[in-house]
Amino acid sequence: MGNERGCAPRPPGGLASRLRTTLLRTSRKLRAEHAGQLSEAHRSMLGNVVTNGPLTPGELAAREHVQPPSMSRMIRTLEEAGLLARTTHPSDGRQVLVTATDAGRAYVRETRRRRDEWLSRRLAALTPAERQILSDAEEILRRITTQ
Amino acid sequence: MGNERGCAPRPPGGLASRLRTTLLRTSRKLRAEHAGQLSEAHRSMLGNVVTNGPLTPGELAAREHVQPPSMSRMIRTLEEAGLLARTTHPSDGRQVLVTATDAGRAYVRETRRRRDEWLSRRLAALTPAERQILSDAEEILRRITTQ
DNA sequence: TATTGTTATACTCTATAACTATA
DNA sequence: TATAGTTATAGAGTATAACAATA
Repeated sequence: MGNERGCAPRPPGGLASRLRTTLLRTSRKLRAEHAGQLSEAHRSMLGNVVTNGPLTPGELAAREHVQPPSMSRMIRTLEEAGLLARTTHPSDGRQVLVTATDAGRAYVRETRRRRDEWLSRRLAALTPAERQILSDAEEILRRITTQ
Repeated sequence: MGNERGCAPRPPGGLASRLRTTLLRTSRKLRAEHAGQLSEAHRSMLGNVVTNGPLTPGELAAREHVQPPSMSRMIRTLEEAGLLARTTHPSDGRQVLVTATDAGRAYVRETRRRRDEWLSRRLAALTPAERQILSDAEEILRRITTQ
């Protein structure tokens, strides 16, 4: 049913089981490609700030599923590294707005570039038909994980 | 090129960039589905022992990319939890063999079952053609991450 | 008084260095 | 003397509880 090639034998189990194993392995390899020595938690948080604009520590903590004190600490670490900046909210003095600096944006860009490069090298070795399959699969996976 | 549907708009960027984002998001959701309160590092290590049979602490440390002392600690934790057992190597008294207990195997089975269930529920809502695309994509991804 | 964020403190995880036991 | 593993110790990271400032 769709596979008569040689190479690595298809592992036992249904589609869900095969997908689980392969998706987790792929993401593990992808995550290993990064710039600098920030932990994955810091990288993820910084990427969130870069992508979703100025955010309060509370919003960030909720999005990253950590407690506010942990987020406070992460923000301070990245602020000391020159990747984030803090400003007080214009209308509500209790709140704080966290913004990425130029260096922070560059860091995120570089990490994404490296990961894309890792993938691109592998995609380049595929046939156009295989790339089309991955493109279609990406849309399906995006749909079922965001709906 | 292959997509005229509505729903979530295709994000900007090439295939590598879209794949990176979607694969990382999918794996994040998948990882969130698990049994019990073991950390991902402990779960991964336990799965390794269950799948790849009795292993020495040194081999395990290498496979999981942690240092031997860290592995010693993880083994002790899982041994105290009744999920792993230690026996001395039959011929070399310096070495130790780590084996999964019945409870350890059950734990791994349950985690895999939950993750598969999470995926299966979503796969069930797809058309046969879409499932075939994911099946083909899985084989391609498996090939490029294990070759 | 309620809300936002930070500081104080403790626990877990992982690393390097030092140690024990066996080959 | 070399190797496999563990214990000692230190440094991140994250949590809960207590605190400070603003609405």
